[in-house]
Amino acid sequence: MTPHADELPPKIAGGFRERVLAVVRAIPYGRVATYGQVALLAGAPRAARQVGGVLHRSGTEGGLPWHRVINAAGGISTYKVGAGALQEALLRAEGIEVGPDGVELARYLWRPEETEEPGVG
DNA sequence: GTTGTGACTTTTT
DNA sequence: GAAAAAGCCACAA
Repeated sequence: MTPHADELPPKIAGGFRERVLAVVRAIPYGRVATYGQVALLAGAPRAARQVGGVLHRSGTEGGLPWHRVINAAGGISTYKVGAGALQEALLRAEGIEVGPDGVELARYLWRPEETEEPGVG
């Protein structure tokens, strides 16, 4: 019985993990999203940490664009788990500029309600 | 059922 | 402006 389960969109079933995976997969090419944003879209605006945990457990496989997820500062937090170099390379492979301070959110941050193209500004 | 932890975020000093 | 601490949620043991 989940009398509170209907609060979330039925389009995405399962637990918090599946919603996170669904949101991450919704990130368009050449765009990045923060953990907080993914968590927010997943229905848990305070579960940003868990977003990383879900992706970590999910692994670097599965066709999941996990590399498009970064922290609120636009930096890569995966260096702690040894995936920083990989993520940085994947981001550059999508045309995203990765500077010494990370990625420029003002330019590459994904807007779920807009279809704006990156690099246009 | 309880305890501990983390690929974070925000607030305070 | 930079650094430190607390808060927060979900999952694993």
